[in-house]
Amino acid sequence: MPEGDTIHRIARRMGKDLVGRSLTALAVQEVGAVPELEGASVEKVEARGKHLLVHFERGWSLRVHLGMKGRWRRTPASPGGGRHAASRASAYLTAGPFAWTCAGAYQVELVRTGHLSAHPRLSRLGPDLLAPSPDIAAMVRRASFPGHRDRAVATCIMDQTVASGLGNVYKSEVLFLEGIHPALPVHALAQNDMEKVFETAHKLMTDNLSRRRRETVPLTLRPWANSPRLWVYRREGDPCLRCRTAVARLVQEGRSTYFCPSCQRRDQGQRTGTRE
DNA sequence: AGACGATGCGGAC
DNA sequence: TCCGCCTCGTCTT
Repeated sequence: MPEGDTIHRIARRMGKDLVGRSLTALAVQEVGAVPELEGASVEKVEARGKHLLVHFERGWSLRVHLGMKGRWRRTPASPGGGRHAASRASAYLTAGPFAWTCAGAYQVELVRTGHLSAHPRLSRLGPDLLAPSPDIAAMVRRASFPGHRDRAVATCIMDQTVASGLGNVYKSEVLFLEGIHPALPVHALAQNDMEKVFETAHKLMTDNLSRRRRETVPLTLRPWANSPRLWVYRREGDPCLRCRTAVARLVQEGRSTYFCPSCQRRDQGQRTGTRE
């Protein structure tokens, strides 16, 4: 589940547990225990796109990217300081009554807080879709750069240097809601359509921050307990929830995109409003 | 029990 | 554009 909404949800919960408390355990894969941070207090936990940052006093920050397989787990702090759990974890930290253990992460590192702005991964991120009022104009501008405007809109909006936090589930869901065929190149869309794509992404993702399970179909449109929670994602062959046409799947740059061939037409390149 | 596919990313071609 | 990652939940045998 690690798209931006998942990471932001974790950051919020982790912050409530850890901020203002002193570390009683910290271990980072490949680094091991960190004597310099013994007893240091946790100043802030934040998410930037799909990256999680934990800032400590004394000028250090932990950066974690879960990739596809990474997980965070929250458990009661163990009396022994969790040395055993820490030994094989990607990252392990305790401050106060709860311990946070990360397994299977794609990248974990301790970075000097002052160097974060120049970090090769973080510095290239586009504006975060989960900011309270994200910079939509900047996202649209980035999507119109030479390297992006000729790409399929589906792959473009997944690019973390255009906008950060959006992943494969929202990619399909947002384009369905906006009625845009995923294979259309960015330059075939009106600027207004791109704005709506990012605005809808922001809304869907923000709404899901407070939910346990990600969903995009409103509860009022889900008559049964097992009604689909997502419009099209992973629903290949099943009826579109709006028009009953079979949901189709397209592989773009190795990733599946799900869409409704009736609701999202290729020839809707002639869309409302001005064409770029 | 085993096969399959996945939420993400980067490197190889 | 494609593949590998060696992990885990879900579905099939």
